[in-house]
Amino acid sequence: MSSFFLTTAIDFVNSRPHLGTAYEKITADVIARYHRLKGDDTWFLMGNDEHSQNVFRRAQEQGKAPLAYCDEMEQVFREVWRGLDISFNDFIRTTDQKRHFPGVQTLVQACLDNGDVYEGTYEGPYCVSCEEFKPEKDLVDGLCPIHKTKPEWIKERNWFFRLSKYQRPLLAYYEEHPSFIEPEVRRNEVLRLVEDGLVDLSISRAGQSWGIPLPNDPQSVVYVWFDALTNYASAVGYGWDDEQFARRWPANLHIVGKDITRFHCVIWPALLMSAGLPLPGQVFGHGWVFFKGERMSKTMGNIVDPLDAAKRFGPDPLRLYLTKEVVYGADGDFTWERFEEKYNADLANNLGNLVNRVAAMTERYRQGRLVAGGGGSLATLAADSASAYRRAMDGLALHEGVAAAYRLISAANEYIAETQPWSLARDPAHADRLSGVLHDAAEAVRIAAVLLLPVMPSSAAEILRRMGETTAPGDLRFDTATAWRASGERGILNAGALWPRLEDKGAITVSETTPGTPSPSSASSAAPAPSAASAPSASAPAGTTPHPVAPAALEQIAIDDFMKVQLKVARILEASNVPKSKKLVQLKVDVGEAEPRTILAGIAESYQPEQLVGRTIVVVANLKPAKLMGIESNGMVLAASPEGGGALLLNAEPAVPGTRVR
RNA sequence: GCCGGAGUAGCUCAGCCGGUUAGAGCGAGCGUCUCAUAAGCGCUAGGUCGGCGGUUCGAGUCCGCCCUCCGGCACCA
Repeated sequence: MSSFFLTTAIDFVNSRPHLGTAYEKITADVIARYHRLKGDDTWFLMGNDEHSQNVFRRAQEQGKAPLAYCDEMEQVFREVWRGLDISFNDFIRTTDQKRHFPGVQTLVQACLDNGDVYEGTYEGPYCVSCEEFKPEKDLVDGLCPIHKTKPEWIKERNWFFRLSKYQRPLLAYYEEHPSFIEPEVRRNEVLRLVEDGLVDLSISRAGQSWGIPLPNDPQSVVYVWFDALTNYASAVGYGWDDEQFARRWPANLHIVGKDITRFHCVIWPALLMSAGLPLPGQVFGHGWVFFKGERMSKTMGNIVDPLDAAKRFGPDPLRLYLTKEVVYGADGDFTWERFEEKYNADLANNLGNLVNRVAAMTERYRQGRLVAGGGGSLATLAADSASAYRRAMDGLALHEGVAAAYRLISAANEYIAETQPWSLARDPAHADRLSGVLHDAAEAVRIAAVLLLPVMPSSAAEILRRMGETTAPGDLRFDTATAWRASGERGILNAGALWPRLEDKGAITVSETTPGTPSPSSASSAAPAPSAASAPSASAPAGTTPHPVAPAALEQIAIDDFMKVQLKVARILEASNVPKSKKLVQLKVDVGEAEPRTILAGIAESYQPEQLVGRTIVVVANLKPAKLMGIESNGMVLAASPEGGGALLLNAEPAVPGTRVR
């Protein structure tokens, strides 16, 4: 029996999971369940990333101790995962002192022992505004590229990892293991990044308490990315259970978002190399699921709560949608309209109705008992589907795997139309033929259900039950379960609609939060949800989950602090795009001074220069000048910057330019 | 600007190493059966395969240039 160890990224706990996060866990869960079905000794790890300053701040805002806050959030996350039927074997938290702390400290020590960690008495340029050391190569004319200020020459004690040393070993590794990074887009990106050269990385933060102390310098804590990456190893025993670690490590697959593939493809393997540990088999960078074509974000107010989508019929329709409709590795889109459309087509009309008609005819014509007959054309098709499915799933083409299962479902519907069991039933002479036809249809449905088991665990299990499968779903093994059964007797259960058809648009739409888009009533004419037996997880109390309350207490400043910032009314006299810049617009503004000022603003993606001339805006007048793209900017315009990008200028009532704003 | 990816029927996408009338699913229209959740099945949809040029007996399929979109980097006082 081969073993398979897969992980997902661990999540920051500063807000509850949204559909995008759920997407990652659902697809990983499909993979995990598929491997269990194949009989692999599967270990599926998930967890929470808690040693982040964001998390620390979030806890403070809510007036809670960080750890207590993380405890609460763990429950929130676990509840969502439960509601989605995520079958993780283990859940690691980075605040786990028994498992994670020793893992991290052992890894630091191993890198230290190998001479790859050195103390950063390295006199480095440190940008106070960034609160970050600036690598020499990032400096522009000796200034911080972001703040255009002269970095301070600081000797703050800091520990660095010799990432630069691993450029060649990493490139060699990618060369030897072409599938280490998938899909190819991500691989290209990472190759390019590493070829450009790697800079040593600080792995410690001094003067912080929220984190894991360095073994060699307990006054400092391990930097959060080092801390987080180590979870994959610490969870399976690294640093505290050598036997388990030897058995499970290395991971076969890290499932991560495309935004963090680089951490997993560069830093993580370099750390492992340094520590002399085997490298994971593959890092897969999945895409994002957008909502109506837009990135989900809190500021956009278009977050979809995964449990909302699982509310009416359990998690399976959502799980099917996300695996079947999104090409795995590419970005996808979720809309309620599309979700309902696919629900009706794939579940109500196709699979659900198929199960129903087979069961109903068997009950009516054969009192629910079927004896295996001759076997027909469907058997070959079932075998083809199963092997196509397997090929797709092994290559992580989840969408193709599901498509293969659906080809079998369609074939079964066609088969019934061709053979017309209802006609056969009218003539007693065709009794044997009728038995054979019903059996073959049921057998095809059974095999399709086996293929769908990883995607829709509870629904597929229910279908198997109705098709007379006597083996418990968890005990089924791919090869034997997908083999055509040409002998034996089985009882078929006719138990009503699995997925009632949705007649009204918006029937399962719930609590859409997009501003300006009133959510349609969730009332509908559709029949009630299926029985608890068919979808045990459907009973998750989705609607009752307490949402963390919005922020209240931000860090407060004194009025004096605010007065240091000189805000002034300004009128835009000229505006032009900055050559070679995607975001910058060059402005000439009247701030009530003798000469107009030149100010650069990163709003080119939101405004055409023509739209800007004549506007009255607010600028920061006493900001140190900075040079951007070779042009000096003397101030800063105020604009709202939504998380998803773009900028919205703050317009002022036309006051005299130069008027103080406060 | 540099690097990478993509642009094929209303929508989501297949089309490998170039070769008969460019495909699938969904949606839509029409027809049909009646076991079934007004579901199923069949037929239809006639799309300059982003644009221009080139290689070739022959190009979505190779080459060059251009346009658009997405992502990464730069940049976002």
